Order: sequence, then structure tokens, then C-alpha cells
Amino acid sequence: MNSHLSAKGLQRHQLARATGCHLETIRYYERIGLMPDPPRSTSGYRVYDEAHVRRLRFILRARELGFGIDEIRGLLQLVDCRSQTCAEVQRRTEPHLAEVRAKIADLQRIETTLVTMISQCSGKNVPECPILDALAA
Amino acid sequence: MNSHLSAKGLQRHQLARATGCHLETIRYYERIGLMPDPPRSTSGYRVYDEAHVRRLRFILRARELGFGIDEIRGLLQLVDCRSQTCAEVQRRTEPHLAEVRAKIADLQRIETTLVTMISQCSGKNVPECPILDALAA
DNA sequence: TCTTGAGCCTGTACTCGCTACAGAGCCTAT
DNA sequence: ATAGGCTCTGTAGCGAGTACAGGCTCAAGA
Repeated sequence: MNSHLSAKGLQRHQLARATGCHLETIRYYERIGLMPDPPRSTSGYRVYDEAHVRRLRFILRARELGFGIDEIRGLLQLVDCRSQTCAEVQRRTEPHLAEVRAKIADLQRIETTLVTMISQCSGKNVPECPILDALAA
Repeated sequence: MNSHLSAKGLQRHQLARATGCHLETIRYYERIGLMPDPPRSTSGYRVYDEAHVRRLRFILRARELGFGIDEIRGLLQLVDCRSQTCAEVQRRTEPHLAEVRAKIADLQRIETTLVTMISQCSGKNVPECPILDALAA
């Protein structure tokens, strides 16, 4: 007879595959309210559609960009209630950019330190380690 | 009589204050072996010195830069075993450097994305926000 | 001297953002 | 009819801390 899924519905593993998301993470996002509770087939299987795919991609990309769950919740609220605006999203995004830049700067500093140390260690014994001072300073 | 701390020893909260570290985190690092078990006063209080301050700063800075505990353990081994040859130091440092560079690259990708999105965003009070669209795409 | 209050001690439980698993049910193919 | 692979639920575990309970110690003030 009918498949247990209606016309174009996706199963959980299909949604996972379509987004690169871990299987269990989908359920987790539903539990914490980032993803909506999806409709169910007669036997209780979750049934997803393209809207779910897009929303999950949004969440995953935002996570990748370093947004925390609560920040994403905020961004999704902007998506959900279209009353809010571009200005608001920009306001939320800018501090995040500053943070990313600070991290880059920090890492470039340690990169320099590591490079320096490696170049200083060309074949002799190491009486002291410059990493400690560079980091602890 | 004597203070319960010897000459220049620091108490836990003093070490915390000197490094900006959370009080309990110090104990945690001791438990997992990143920080050594410090000497104790007669009544069992931990007694720290400048070496502890420097080591803890090292750890905190490395954590801030995204190193995992095990990576930091590796870096600290470089610090601890100063009797090793340069070749050995290099061998153990280079993977860390590669990792730092990979992180920088990732963060720069994120930075570019955020900059692009913000610049496309008008900042006006309109509901069509390119950041949301860029993320959801 | 006694009391107060801040600091210390230990152990354990909680957080966040997942991830894994147990034990059950369902669906399709052979 | 049975094997296998998927689904369901609930719950436990992880890393890296953070918080708290219940008790001990110490320095300073009344």
C-alpha cells in the first residue's frame, strides 16, 4: 500500500544526509526547540520537508560560524517573526565578527611564536622553551 | 605564629585573581593533571608560587586560542622536558603549528563570510536581510 | 577569649552541545 | 517468515568546566 511516508517527505536519516547533520543532533535540536516538532507518519515516524532542510542548514551554518545555540535561537526568531529587521540582524552579527577577528589575531601570534621556536631549534640542545614565555606573558 | 602560608606562597583565590582563572577551574586542572598537585600548608591548604602562575597563564591562554586539553598536555610536555633535543622539540611542535594554521584558515573563512554578509546588509529597518538568506542558502 | 566571616577542603551534581546506546517497534525484500 | 535496516523513546556519557553542600581553618574585632 502507501509508503509510511507521504509524497515527498524525508526520513530522519535522509534529512541528516541532505544537511550533513548527525542523526541524533536533529532530535536534539527538536528537543531544545531549534527545530519544530515535525509531523509524523501513521506509525510515528518523523516526516520532514524542504522547509526543514533549509532551517537545519541555517542552524548548522550558524553553528559553524561560531554562533551559540541561544544566538541562533535569536536569529531564528527574526526569521520566524518577520517583524524584525536587517538592522537588528546586523547588530547581532557585528560583535561576533569582532570576536572572530580577535581569535585570528591571537592565533597569528601563537603561529609566529611556534615558527620562531622551530627556527631557533635547528639542531642544538634546547636550554629553555620560548613557548612558555610567549604564552604566559 | 607563622602564617599558614610560607613566605611568598599564594592561596587558591590569589592564584585565581592573578590569572583571571575561575577558582574551581584550578582544582579541575589539578585533577586532570594539567597543573601539578601543589604543596600544602600544615592545615592542608594549597600553596602556589610564581611557577604555578606562569603555568596556569600558559594553559588559560592556550585554551583561549582553542587548544584542547590533550593538545595543551602535549605543549606542556615540551615545556617540562627541557632535556630533549631540538629535533624532538621540532617533531612535537610542528603538528601544533599545522593545527594553528588550520584554525586561522577556518576563522578567516568565517570572517570573510561575516564581512560579506554585513556589507550586503543595508542596516535599515527592512525585513529582507541578506544575512539570514546567506545562512539559509 | 570568643565570635564572626571569609577563605579553605572534599566530593558530587549540574551545565552545554552534542553523541551513543539500549530495548522496542516498523517496513521492505527475499 | 525472517533478516536487515530503519524508526521510536528514554537515558547515559563526553569534554571542559561550574556550582554547591557540608565541614574545617584562620585572622581580626568585641
